[in-house]
Amino acid sequence: MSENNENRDVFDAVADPTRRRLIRLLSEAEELPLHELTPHFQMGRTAVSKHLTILKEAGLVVDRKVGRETRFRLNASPLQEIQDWVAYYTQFWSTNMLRLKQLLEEEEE
Amino acid sequence: MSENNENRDVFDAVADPTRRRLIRLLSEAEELPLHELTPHFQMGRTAVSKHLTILKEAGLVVDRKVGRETRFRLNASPLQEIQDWVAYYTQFWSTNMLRLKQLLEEEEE
DNA sequence: TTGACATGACACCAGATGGTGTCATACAAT
DNA sequence: ATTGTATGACACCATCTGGTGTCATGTCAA
Repeated sequence: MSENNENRDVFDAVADPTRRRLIRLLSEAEELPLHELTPHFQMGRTAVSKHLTILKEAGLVVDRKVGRETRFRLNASPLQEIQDWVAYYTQFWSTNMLRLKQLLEEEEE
Repeated sequence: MSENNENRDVFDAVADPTRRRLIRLLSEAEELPLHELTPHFQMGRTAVSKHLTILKEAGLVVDRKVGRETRFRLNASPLQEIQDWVAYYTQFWSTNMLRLKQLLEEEEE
């Protein structure tokens, strides 16, 4: 099974607020065509379509044609990369972890 | 005169691979001046400095002047926003959660 | 068949982004 | 006092980004 699309960075795909709203909208519905997504935004249809293309390139969205419309569906699994990345840094804001870290550093001395 | 530009979106600040490397480097050291960060990258000092400015605008980095150098320190807590955001979507890739979701949907019918 | 609808593919544009180089200044070292 | 270092502040530039509008094609409905 090959993901035939381009290799867009997930962090990059998610950096745009419009695209995060698209992800949210798609998470709340099984499948949505472009013309049902567009009215949620102030921009035109073309702009929304471009954002969906970027999400597709990051593997965050899959589409299938049904009649004259193209329905978009969320594929959240690429977000794991972000979760893994951010999980590493929890130690730097969790106070418990900070205390543990300090203890470890004291032991090393 | 000194306007504080804390308006920068954390998702945006983190979208750039260079800035993610900066965050990683700063997480591995207490405090680092610009001239110790720069040699880790292929770009010039000015470019690295710009990236640090963006991280500062997102609140991810704090700096303090020590002699003629400016030392940068990681402040990871704004990353909580990303963790909170991505946590919502774990239900869409966890297979257990997917199964639970299907059961709930069946009950609704 | 005709006409409205949904979409993709473009061309186009302003502003943001991510680099460069240069210069002035503050501090350190000798 | 002089020289070298670290930095910030710019000016500058190419490319990317996020929007626009238009047109052609395929599909549904009357």
